[in-house]
Amino acid sequence: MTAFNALVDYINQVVTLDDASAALLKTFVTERTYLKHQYIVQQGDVCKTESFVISCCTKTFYANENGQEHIIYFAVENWWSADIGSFVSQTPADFSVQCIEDTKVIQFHSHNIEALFEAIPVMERFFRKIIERAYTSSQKRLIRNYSHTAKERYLHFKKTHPYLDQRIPQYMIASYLGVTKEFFSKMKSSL
Amino acid sequence: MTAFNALVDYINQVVTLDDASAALLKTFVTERTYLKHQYIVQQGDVCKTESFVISCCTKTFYANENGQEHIIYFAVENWWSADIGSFVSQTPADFSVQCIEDTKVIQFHSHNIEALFEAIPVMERFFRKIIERAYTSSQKRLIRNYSHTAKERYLHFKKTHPYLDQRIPQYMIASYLGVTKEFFSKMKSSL
DNA sequence: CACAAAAGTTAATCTACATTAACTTCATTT
DNA sequence: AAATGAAGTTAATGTAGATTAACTTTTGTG
Repeated sequence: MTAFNALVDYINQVVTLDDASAALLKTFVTERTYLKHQYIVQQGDVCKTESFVISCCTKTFYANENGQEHIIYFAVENWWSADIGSFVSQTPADFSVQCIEDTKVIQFHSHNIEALFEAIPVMERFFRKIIERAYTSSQKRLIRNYSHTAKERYLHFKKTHPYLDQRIPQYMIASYLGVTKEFFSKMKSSL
Repeated sequence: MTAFNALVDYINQVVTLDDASAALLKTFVTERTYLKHQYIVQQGDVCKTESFVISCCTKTFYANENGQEHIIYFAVENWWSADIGSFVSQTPADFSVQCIEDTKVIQFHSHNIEALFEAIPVMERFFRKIIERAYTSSQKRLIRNYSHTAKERYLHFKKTHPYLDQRIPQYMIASYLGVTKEFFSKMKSSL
């Protein structure tokens, strides 16, 4: 299956996209491969693309004044990589998005996204629904951070991302959970 | 100004709604006043409405197994009160929304929201943009929780919600910040 | 293969915040 | 005005997780 077909399949899980629209959609997006460690978005730059991840994975993180990274989320197959706030308002990004492995994506572009919505209104509905889901999971994550210990958050992470737990370095999981790698190591050995 | 006009004004800050569409919109929404302490949504119920707050304010919170409340956000004039995840998927709500004061709202209803989007496509764009903003602020909040102390978070809260700091009980602010009322009291006296 | 760098571990010490509990102040109702 | 409860304060003690630093293991590279 081509990367583009994977995107169309995913879109069809959310809305109904007919073949003609799919063909038209193809003229609005581009395919690209990033290497491990490359940035899709850098904190401070304006985010020009929304990237749909075809293979492998990215991390979205915030670096504070001391250079410490706080990972907000990982994007694997069929997830999105972008700083949405920056993309929609074309203001400097609060977050960076970096590839953890070589990563293939399909990209939507800020310069023609409004034209895409005019040409294929169902794509606007698709993005509305995608963001609704993202917002919902962001709120649930807020709650988990409030009311669960690091150990509980880790068990939840393992359950929802079993493959990632094996695939990425521990210090990134620690960052995602909001603890230091030292504490994470200790906590993990107590399981 | 009527409540409905306040809503239309707000919508026009985000998209362009012509008079005919505004008149049509009126047939899709309803106006309602809730008393202090009443619930707009209760955790566990399916959320049937999205409420645009005309006056006063609501809190959206999660109650954990021990009955402790964690406030996710306050909605004041021109904000939204709902459990979006529950509303869009019509599944039981993770959160409750309760009025802190007598509160007037205009409500959109799950039973005709898709019909509204068909009738007035610009309303679908409006909701997309609203959710994009909400998602963005939810992510920023996540970051603040990660990388700022309770004191820093309180100072940020005071700056962004100066009126609320006076208007609502301290224990709710403590809950919003994610600390106990005892610690909040101590921290505040050290300012 | 050798070496350097990155990732992970262990342990001592420190701190932001929670818990418990007793007390005070303020608001609401009779 | 007395009484009840809700909101806020203070202080003692406890704990999850941070910090620092020394060390080990793994991974990547010339």
